[in-house]
Amino acid sequence: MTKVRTRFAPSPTGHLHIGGARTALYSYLWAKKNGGEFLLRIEDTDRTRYQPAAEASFIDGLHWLGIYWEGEVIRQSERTAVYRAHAQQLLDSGKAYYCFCTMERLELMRDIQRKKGRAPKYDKTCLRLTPTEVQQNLEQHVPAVIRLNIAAEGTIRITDLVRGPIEFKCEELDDQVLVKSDGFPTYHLASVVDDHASAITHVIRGEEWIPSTPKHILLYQAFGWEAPVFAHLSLFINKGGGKLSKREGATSLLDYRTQGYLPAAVVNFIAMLGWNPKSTEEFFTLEQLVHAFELSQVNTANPIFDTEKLDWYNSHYIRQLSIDDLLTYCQPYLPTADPVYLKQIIALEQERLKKLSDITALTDFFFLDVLQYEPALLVWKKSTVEATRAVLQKLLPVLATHSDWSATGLETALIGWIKAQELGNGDVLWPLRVALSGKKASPPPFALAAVLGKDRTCQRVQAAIDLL
RNA sequence: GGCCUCAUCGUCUAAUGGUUAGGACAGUGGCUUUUCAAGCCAUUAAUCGGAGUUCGAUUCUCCGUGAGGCUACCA
Repeated sequence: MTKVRTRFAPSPTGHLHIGGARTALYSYLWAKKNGGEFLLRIEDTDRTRYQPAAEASFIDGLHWLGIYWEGEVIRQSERTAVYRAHAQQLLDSGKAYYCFCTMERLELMRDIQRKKGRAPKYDKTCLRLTPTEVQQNLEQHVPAVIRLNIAAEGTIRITDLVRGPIEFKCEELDDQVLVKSDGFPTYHLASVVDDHASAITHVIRGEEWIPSTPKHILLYQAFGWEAPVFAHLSLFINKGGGKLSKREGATSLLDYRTQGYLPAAVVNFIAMLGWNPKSTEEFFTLEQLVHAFELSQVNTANPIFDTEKLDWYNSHYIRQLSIDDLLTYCQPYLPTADPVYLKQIIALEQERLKKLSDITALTDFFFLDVLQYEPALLVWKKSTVEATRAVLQKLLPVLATHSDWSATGLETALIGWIKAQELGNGDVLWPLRVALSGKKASPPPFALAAVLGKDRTCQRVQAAIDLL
């Protein structure tokens, strides 16, 4: 049994797309599940769309998810000689040929074909050139590409690991360009040569590659190589339909980090988008996914990328964090302050966070000297301004003289006091909470008071009385 | 236009030639409760349409319809 080897092969034209991240994840999982290896290859053969920063962000994003690869990153731009030599091999064996047709001619040809209701396809004009003519063109530096010579008969059958058998008629296949006029290979040549060179056994990629797979099979045949197994993954789509675009939210993996999602949540979420375990288990670590993952259980339909469930996963994983880890994750969203104080604060909000970034708005009142809120907010349900003011005025000396300033100590004391005063909990605790937080939703006031300390608690209650 | 792929609750999905079509998220209601959150309980909600095969189809076949992809010297 040969060792399973997979690869993720993004093109450095922008950020790491969330769909690409899932492709990388599934490739990684499949390799690891089978005790194999996972590689990273940068497909930088298109000079016009190349973005220098892309590779670093791919690496950053993959590592963030916990995905690591075997060996060095492979860069196709560093291997042009290899592709060139392989193209020459095909040229020599007559399986590829030079084409000198201009873009204008090709476009005209395709227009006519389309108007006739046929698939646009190169008409092999340059295949009829004599060796002498080809030589002359090359010597005169006429712009040339190298095309794969595809015979018009026969059928290519592939058995996709996700979709099952797919057939293509050779007559519908275009003579694919293998080497561009700038000397760089196209994706088709480079990926086949590299996948073979890297002994890739399973090509796991997006379904946009299904139509070119028969051309890749033909290339393997032309070289006399055994083709790998293919598995084509569905594509994420928007809520309103259509290819996942920025209009519907973030498409870049790293945007989710910026927004305050934990990698564990993102991994779990995207893993379940298009794949499901046999069990009804919802939570999987990367390690657990490695064991549970099965390509045969991958779905073929295009899932709508809806992040509602991501929020649920994220809040779940946030609640699992230790306070120390939570602080590390939340620090970018918090002002600089004493770590001990920050830990007290984030502990109060841990179960309320959907995203780490929520911590900023939820805890702002801990870092303000004066709170801004509507005085009417202090008044509980059917209570009145007067009654609320009276309650807070009575409460203030109680707080000022209370000694056990722990949350539980405060709770015991205050609940007892409320009973003794024959008041409702809401009559006291609601205005107290608003006085301390300035918000209509917050952790219990006992906890707020405990973190704020006696002085600030009393100051804020006094400020509330003054507001009323 | 041509070729390819796909189609179960709002979303992610499970299941089977015979089921009350299951779970999760979201929603709704309740419990708890000073609020929010969490937790617990309950609940709404789906097999795209039409033929065919069959005793029986959501499942198999065909035709529609819809969606997505490809149709570059981009990947």
